Amino acid sequence: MKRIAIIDGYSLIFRAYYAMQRPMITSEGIYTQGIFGFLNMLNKIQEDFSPEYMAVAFDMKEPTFRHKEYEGYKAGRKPTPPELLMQVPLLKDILKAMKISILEVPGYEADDIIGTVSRIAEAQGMEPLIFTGDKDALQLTSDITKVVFTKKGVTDFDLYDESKMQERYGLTPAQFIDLKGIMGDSSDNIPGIPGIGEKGGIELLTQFGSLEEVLTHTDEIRKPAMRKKVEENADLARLSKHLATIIRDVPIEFSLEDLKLEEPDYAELTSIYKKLEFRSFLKKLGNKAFTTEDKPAFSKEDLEFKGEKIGILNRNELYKLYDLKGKDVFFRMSGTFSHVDGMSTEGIFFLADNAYYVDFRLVPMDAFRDTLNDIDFKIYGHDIKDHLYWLMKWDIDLKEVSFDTSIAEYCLDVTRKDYSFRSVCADRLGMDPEEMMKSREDQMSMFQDMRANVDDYISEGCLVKALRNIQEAEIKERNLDQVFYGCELPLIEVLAAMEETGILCDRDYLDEFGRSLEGEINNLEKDIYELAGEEFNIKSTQQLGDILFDKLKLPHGKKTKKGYSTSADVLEKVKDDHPIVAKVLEYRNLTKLASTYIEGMKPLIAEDGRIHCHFQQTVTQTGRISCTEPNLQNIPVRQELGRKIRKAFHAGEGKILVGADYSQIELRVLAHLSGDDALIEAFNNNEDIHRMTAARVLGIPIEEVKPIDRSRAKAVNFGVIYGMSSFGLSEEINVTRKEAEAYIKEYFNKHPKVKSYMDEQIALTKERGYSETILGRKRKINEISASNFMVRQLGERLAMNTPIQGSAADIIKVAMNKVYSELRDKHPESRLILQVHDELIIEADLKEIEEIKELLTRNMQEAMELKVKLLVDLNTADNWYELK
DNA sequence: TTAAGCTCC
DNA sequence: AATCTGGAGCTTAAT
Repeated sequence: MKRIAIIDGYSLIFRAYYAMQRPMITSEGIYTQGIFGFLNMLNKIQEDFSPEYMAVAFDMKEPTFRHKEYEGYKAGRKPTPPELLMQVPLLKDILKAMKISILEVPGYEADDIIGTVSRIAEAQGMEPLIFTGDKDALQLTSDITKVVFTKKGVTDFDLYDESKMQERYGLTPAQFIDLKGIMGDSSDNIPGIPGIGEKGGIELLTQFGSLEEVLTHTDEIRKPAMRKKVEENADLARLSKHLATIIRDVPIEFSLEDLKLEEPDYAELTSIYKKLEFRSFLKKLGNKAFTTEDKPAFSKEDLEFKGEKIGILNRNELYKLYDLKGKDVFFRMSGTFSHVDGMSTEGIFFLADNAYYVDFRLVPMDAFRDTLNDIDFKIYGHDIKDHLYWLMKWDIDLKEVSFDTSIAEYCLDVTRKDYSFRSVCADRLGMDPEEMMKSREDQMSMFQDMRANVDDYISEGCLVKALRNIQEAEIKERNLDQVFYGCELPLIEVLAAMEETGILCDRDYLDEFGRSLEGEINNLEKDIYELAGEEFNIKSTQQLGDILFDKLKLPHGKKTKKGYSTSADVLEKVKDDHPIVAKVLEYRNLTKLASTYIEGMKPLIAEDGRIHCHFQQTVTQTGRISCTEPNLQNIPVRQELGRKIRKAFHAGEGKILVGADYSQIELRVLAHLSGDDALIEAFNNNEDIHRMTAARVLGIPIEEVKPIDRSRAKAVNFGVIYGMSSFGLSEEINVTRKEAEAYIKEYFNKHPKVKSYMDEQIALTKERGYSETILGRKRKINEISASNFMVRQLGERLAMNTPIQGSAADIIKVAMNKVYSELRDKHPESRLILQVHDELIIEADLKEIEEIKELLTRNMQEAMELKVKLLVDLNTADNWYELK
């Protein structure tokens, strides 16, 4: 039976408002606690009852018909606080964005609307669930229609149907109206019969069945006092019953199908949530907005573990692990991990047919290693890279990774903000793993053995297995096999190994470099104070803006939200107007180096003298890898001084750095994807692509291309990749907007297939809702169908850029997999250590240098077969600075 | 926590 | 009529 949730809007927001402990208010001063609580209730309703249909009823402001009939009605209610009332229009906006119908009928109470809708829904074979805090609604129950009350707090429910009412009050729903007519209701200002309360009312109704029967047989009322009260107030009782009766035939026009729940307008919801500062809801949205595909059926029985729990307590029992042989095993390490400080290990959990836990307080590492190395099995888990990292650190042979639910989720939806186990479970399974574990906490005494932990890990393993089942099906269905199994899954081990190897970093060099900057920074600081005529915090953009543009009256460019922009491009323009500007730029330059690249780097050098950064595989929207703690993908290179940072990164004893970077990979990808003849020819003839572009666009022989022409053409080539406008290009290459426009037009004239490719990408993305790379990696682009012009234009740029940047990312990832396997198999002393988007760096054994150079070049160039050759530039050096 | 600024590809 | 180059991470100031 289809469920319809019918909600009393005011009643719930009222309850929500008072259930919240503390007032909630945004930085703009908007009160939100009622809305917040309401949304929590709404979530809970969806979770607990999963209704297919939903409507929220509100009363309108005008007095109801009943007000006219009985003036005192409602007068007895406490006035609603204005800060709650103000929240109602906002709540309605949210409901609209959620595509939940709002029902309002002038002159009728929400109760009446609810009564009407529930009557119609029940007549049409639905199961109405009425959510309210108002006990009056009990009269609407039947054996089908249920009334659900909110209990203490906002997320507990109390469900009534006809039989539960009978049980609780001994009354039928109809009698409930009569009871209210007799006993009255002060909060609704229904008078009732003075002197008779709930007990007396129930007594009367049990005897006579209905109010009407009571009134026609008053002589049969046994207690004289009660008889007197009833006889004297018969009319009042009739009126009271009338007032208490919910109208079930409100003139309201709607079709039940209109109440069916649809996909919300996520863009709108997001903007409202942002305004209301609902971070948690925003987070939830991030997850849900992009998984519109139907979720495969999932039964909670799948989570039941039927094997044997085996906690391994001592080394003599390690043999039991041989049961894992040949199996696909859920794998989970526990402990705290740090790439800098090492780790404190607790143990490792395995789940196949049975569950095993090895506790390192009881089992020596050597024994464990010997055993594990002797057993062949595959492993899977959620976010397994760190586990591989530590296995490598302990010299344990790696197992093949058969699945990773974190990486799988990334392939299925790169737009997610959060790939944590908890978040993915919530989204895919509708379960909170932490809740599952918490529920056991009660039964667990404080210092129990690790059996309790084992139970937690079993739950986790079952959840991961359930996730995997769902994801496997979807990966297949959406043609993501190549990108997941072919590219990302093997890459996990590659990245773990790169992290584990790390790169040597010379702390003394950084110290020395830092000291050399210190003096200069102090001098600049003094000079700037002097030129400004006062001391201030140069690092504060606000203070700096005031000094430069108010005090020194320099011409200011664009503004930011809070004052003037002091960005480098603005300062660059006024550099000649005042000597302070150049000093500020230089000050920024030096302090950036000192804080980010020197001071920031030093604490991340581990005990082995190496930096073990983290390569993140589930961050970027395009498929690129990201790098943190530290980010070694943005070490300075353009400016000579900054570039010197790279001298700190060097090869070890007997080793040498071998680096290779793809030449123009994104433009080559564009040539391949668009099939543009001029581009393809240029690349296959090893021409200078920017010179060629200049020659073609300007219509001059290639020999006549001047450096300025080339550099402009270069900007155009990049502009094409990014979807740059004539405005942006004119800014970039310092020409008028008209000239830039002409340049772009001519570029597309000379490269018609690039133009048609871009148009096609926009159309295709609009049609499918996502953009795709060579390997079939998909990125959902909702912006492309946004109603906001600016957002939609962004969507179009994303549609053009994503296949290019993403395919380039695909290519280098494939290359990394190949390079890694070949190194591992043939040259274990040489290790891949860094990836910088189009560049790979190996720390190679000096003795193998020639083989490594060949291997690296070959695997990168042959990573994929495109319509154009892939070329790499190769270099070797002792340190990163010289690797150019 | 966010915005502004800088670094990289 | 608008708008104005894609993808990241880290540090600082300011709230």
